[in-house]
Amino acid sequence: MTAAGTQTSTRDRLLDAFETLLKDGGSRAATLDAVASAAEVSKGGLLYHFPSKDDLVAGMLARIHEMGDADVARMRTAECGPVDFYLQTSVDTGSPFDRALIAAARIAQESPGSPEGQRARDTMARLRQGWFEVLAEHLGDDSLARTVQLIGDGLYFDDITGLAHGGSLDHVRDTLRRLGAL
Amino acid sequence: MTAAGTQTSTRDRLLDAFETLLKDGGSRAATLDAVASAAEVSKGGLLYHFPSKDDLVAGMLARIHEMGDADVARMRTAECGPVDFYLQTSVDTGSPFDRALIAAARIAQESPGSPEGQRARDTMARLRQGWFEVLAEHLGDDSLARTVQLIGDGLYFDDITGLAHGGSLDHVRDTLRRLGAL
DNA sequence: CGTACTGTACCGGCTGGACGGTCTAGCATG
DNA sequence: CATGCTAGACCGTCCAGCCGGTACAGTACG
Repeated sequence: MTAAGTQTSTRDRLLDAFETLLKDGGSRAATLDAVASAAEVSKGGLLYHFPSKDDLVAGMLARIHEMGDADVARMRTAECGPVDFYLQTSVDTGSPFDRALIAAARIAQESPGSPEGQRARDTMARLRQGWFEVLAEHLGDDSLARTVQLIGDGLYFDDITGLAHGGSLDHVRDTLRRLGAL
Repeated sequence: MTAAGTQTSTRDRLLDAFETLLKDGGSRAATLDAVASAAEVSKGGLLYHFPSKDDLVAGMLARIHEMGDADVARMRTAECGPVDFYLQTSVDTGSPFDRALIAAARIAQESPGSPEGQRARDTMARLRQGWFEVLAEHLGDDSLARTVQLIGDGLYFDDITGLAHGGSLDHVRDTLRRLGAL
């Protein structure tokens, strides 16, 4: 039962390794051997904790849900306001949450028609819904909230596909400032 | 040499099938066997036209370059203006160009560290540059152009990952209309 | 205190299937 | 008969998942 207390457990190390491989090398690089090796665990050890690759994905998504709830809470009370917080965290800051999100996005696109891909997409949709609610509530305008969210998605997309966009965030801030003047 | 004249050639059918499989089933589903089968060609026939999978990718990217140049030209002279044209074509309209673009995005993310992934990313970067130039020229404002482009990327991302966004485009138009009033 | 048993965590060789790529044999048309 | 194109069996590699181990901690019992 491991009592849900021991941290940096083998289980978490495996999930970390899985996410990192997914992010840096794509889904093709995230083989069971590679994950086990990166987590300094044998393949048998990995399969003890996660009986199949699907279970590994499920474990990752479950962890994302937890982190997602915490992120929405932080967004709500962010000093710079929800919008800027949202945009800031839409570019890869190197945080575990970003890593997990990029990993989930890879899975979602890897198997568009499979159940595991569907679960990844459901997870992302749920997160987006949470962010949208905070955005809409704060801006008091659904159209604007949706647009801000799309900009965040764009920033994410550029990051994920590795398209450099240095300074894009400043451009967006500039534009939004003008919008806010209305 | 095929004289660059014969249309709906086996070659094009193979590329079409490759793109469709990439779009609908992800890169894992786009195996040589599956591509050949979908194009109603034998594996040997496929490998006659494209000696390796890399060549298949290269062929797809080359076709995208051609279509991209044509798209930029159409964008420049679009009746509804470059911005709306750009946003309209940022959601999957089901056109061959969109299909090809989604396919390229899949490749770009599949192998972040491989040469073929790099080429796909280069192709996308070049296309984005072309669109940006028209946008910036028309809007006369780099920040706004960059923001519009990010919105387009966001629309694309949502499409690619299969996150429904019914009416998002209208929200964006609404927001941009207000921005344009400045 | 020692022995036997149980459950948890982990190890790594193995297999069967899938996939990229090769090879050779055909077939149509000029 | 040659050339452009197609066919599909075949091969080597890679990978997910399986399975027979090892180590060790607890604990039950005499």
